[in-house]
Amino acid sequence: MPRPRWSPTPQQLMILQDLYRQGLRNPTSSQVQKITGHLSLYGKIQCKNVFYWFQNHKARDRQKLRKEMLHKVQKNHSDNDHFPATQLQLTADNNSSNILDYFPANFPPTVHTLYPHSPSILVHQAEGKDTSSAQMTNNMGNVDLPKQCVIENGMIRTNVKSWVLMMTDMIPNSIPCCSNKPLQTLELFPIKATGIRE
Amino acid sequence: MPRPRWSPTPQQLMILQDLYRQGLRNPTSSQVQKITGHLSLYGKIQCKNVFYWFQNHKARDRQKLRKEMLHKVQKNHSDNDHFPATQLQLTADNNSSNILDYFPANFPPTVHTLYPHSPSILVHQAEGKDTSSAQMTNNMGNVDLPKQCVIENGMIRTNVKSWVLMMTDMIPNSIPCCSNKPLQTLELFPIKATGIRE
DNA sequence: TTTATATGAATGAATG
DNA sequence: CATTCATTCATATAAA
Repeated sequence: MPRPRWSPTPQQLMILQDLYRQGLRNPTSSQVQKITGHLSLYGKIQCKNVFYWFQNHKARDRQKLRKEMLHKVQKNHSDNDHFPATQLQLTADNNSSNILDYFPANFPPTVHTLYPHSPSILVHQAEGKDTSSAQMTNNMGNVDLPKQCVIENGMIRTNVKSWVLMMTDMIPNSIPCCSNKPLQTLELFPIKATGIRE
Repeated sequence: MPRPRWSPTPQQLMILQDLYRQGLRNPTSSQVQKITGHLSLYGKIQCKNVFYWFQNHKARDRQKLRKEMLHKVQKNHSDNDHFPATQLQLTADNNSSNILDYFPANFPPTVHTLYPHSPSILVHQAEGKDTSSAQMTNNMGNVDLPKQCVIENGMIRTNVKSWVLMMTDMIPNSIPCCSNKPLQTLELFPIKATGIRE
């Protein structure tokens, strides 16, 4: 069980960083495979490792940017305000378990860097799809189905393309409906596979 | 004050997994509501949580399933991937015993094809009198359909002529219980030919 | 040893 | 459904 988590070898890390530096951010599955294949020359590695690496690296890269930005803003805000940048964290450290919430979550907009040229990998993924449209936290407590969702005859659709409706009463009646009285029995809902389809 | 994202309680998770295990994949809004209603007995939860849970679970399940199958098409399709013949050329196609473990792609095509004996697709007559999807909205405080979902009174436009209802894809190895329902099985017909990335 | 941080892994939430 | 992103969990490692 304690299968240790992957840890990039210096070589692997160097390559990954280089790719990242060259602009690779969201490698396609194909790219991930190839990268993995290559990196496997330097040590055991799986595709998911590469996948996660990029995912994390990008995310943390942006977080860092956000933090820096925050510093600047605060600095300007309180210009002569003895506020050692290095202290900033401490200020938030006190209460919020999550610092850097001061900035719009999607702050450093995803920038699709241009890939200079033929490094080792080029991203051919259609760029320009920066969805950085601030996704506000729609907190309406009531309706909250995904955006383009449509309820069609009890079917939840997310796209107006296919409309193969799915239905069937797979859910046993035992499941209390919101509008019904919740079950009062201790009888757990079909925890175990049972007559669901009965 | 971003409300922390939902995190399933052990009970909720168990139930969800169980339903999933039984074959539920794309619950209808009605089902989602019912499930939500039930799960709310074990903790705060909204419909969208259930909705997303199934979506993500299904997606990631397939990603992992992808791992199982392999050794097929690949290797020799080096080309369009702009992989400058540099070293990244996975000369090592081999040893990475676990290549292709994960990589977000539409690999395991959603082929609902043959499942020994469980109906994959059922046709259901338009149950025009849907009684389930529109009503909820009661005290539970929220019929929370994901965000921007457009709810059109359970019914919507589109030239809906026949409602082809698709039974959830049963997991090949899932509980063998099956057919014996009022629904009648029909022949399968691929929902669509999952286009491979171009 | 305890605490803090870096980072791999996982998953909820969206969007198209 | 494929992708992407934000959060969070978990743990290896560095620092106190």
